[in-house]
Amino acid sequence: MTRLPRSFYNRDTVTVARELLGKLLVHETDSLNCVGRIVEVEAYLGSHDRAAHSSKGLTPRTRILFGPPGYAYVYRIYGIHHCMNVVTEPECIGAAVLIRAVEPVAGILRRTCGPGLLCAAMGIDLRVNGCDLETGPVGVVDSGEPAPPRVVRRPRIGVEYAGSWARRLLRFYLPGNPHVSRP
DNA sequence: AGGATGATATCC
DNA sequence: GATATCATCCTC
Repeated sequence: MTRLPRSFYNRDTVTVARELLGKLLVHETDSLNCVGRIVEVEAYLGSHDRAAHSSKGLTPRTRILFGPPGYAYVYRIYGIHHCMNVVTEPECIGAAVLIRAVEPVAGILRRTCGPGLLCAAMGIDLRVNGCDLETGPVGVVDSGEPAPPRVVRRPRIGVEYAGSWARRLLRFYLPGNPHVSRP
């Protein structure tokens, strides 16, 4: 199982988001080996995107977001959950793709239909923030399956505060997949 | 509709 | 130092 290379992430964020659908998110450590098929994602385009954390500028929290592509950006949300992102596009853009849902493939015992749930089910937390997706404990591998014949585009979830950016169709999911958080 | 629960940004 | 706000999920 070979990881997707950094060049995969160093492209237009919408393209990366769509191509992540059907690929495999992996978390591999000494004590666990989880694999989930990505079925739902959201694109956050950069510091000009008012729904993106990077729109607040460079802060300690967004340091990873503004770094080079191909790294994990993980943050704690609502004090309880974690969200897993992959950084895209060249350094300083502040773009990323949020992994919103996966379909369990191996080593997953709990529900994975939502960004907080999938992180809990796959043991993803702040410890992997900033990890290199090519060589670190978390990464993405090609499933070998063909590109999905159809992808659904919807507005992103939970970003109503972002004005016109809230209406942009930047959420993508595989139609009919039972693990999608909000079909 | 509302609570859990803590980091973060943004004020004083 | 205080406070408002979360890229959520669960229960009522």
